[in-house]
Amino acid sequence: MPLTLASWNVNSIRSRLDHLRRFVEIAQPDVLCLQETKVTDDLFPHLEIEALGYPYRAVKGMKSYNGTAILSRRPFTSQISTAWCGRDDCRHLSVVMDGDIELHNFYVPAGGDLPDAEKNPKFAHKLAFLDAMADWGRTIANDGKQRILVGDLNVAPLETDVWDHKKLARVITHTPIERDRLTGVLKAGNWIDAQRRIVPPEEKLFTWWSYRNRNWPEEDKGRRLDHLWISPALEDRLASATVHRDVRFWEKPSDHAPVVLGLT
DNA sequence: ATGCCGTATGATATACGA
Repeated sequence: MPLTLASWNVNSIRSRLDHLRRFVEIAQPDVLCLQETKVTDDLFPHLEIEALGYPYRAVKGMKSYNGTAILSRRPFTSQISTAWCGRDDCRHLSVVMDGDIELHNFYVPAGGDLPDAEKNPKFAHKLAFLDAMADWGRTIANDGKQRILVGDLNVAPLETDVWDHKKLARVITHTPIERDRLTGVLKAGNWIDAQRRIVPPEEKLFTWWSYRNRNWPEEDKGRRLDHLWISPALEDRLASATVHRDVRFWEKPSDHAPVVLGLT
């Protein structure tokens, strides 16, 4: 059965309900993986999301920060949220979809401002989080299972994943150490970068544009921070991977555009 | 470009995002 799956850092789900409604009408995803919901589970807007046609929901949120959700039109089982690096800070949710596809939704730590793990604990946390993802990946790589990993991974690994590779070499999300770590996660888990199977690595591809640059569309100062990965068992079903850049133009948008994976 | 802007909070300033 074909599957359309979207991943979107909404930067507060309660501030983005209208955009969710519009996006669902356009993209009609079977599954929506959200990050930065910024809401505790008891305050999650279940009724509004149910009305969008998502009767199956896994939520893992906290006050003010982080938070993930998986919203689905099809049933799933085995809802799990892992406390990576020993912190139960709502950065991961996984479920098993019909057809036995294991789905993982991640929100990797941003890492603060200073890309120095000695001086910046947030950056150290980000690197440790990526190391933990790689360690986990090693344990499941090559087991032949159908698996999808999506989310805001907060790293732009390729030179073409940022608007200016040289200018961003010392900026968090595109430092050599982060790029190496994320590539390490990809390799350790034997993941396939679905976006880069569809869009050649030579082409620039972005999913995030800073709020702080008013001229973001003209200058296209973007980065690819949101990712769609699949296991080799799903390789033959890969049909599309798209960035809904237009959503970033809507009034009062998230700074992330939704990304959509299409499987046949 | 340590500035640009958006969201959340026991808020009218501060933390955080990346």
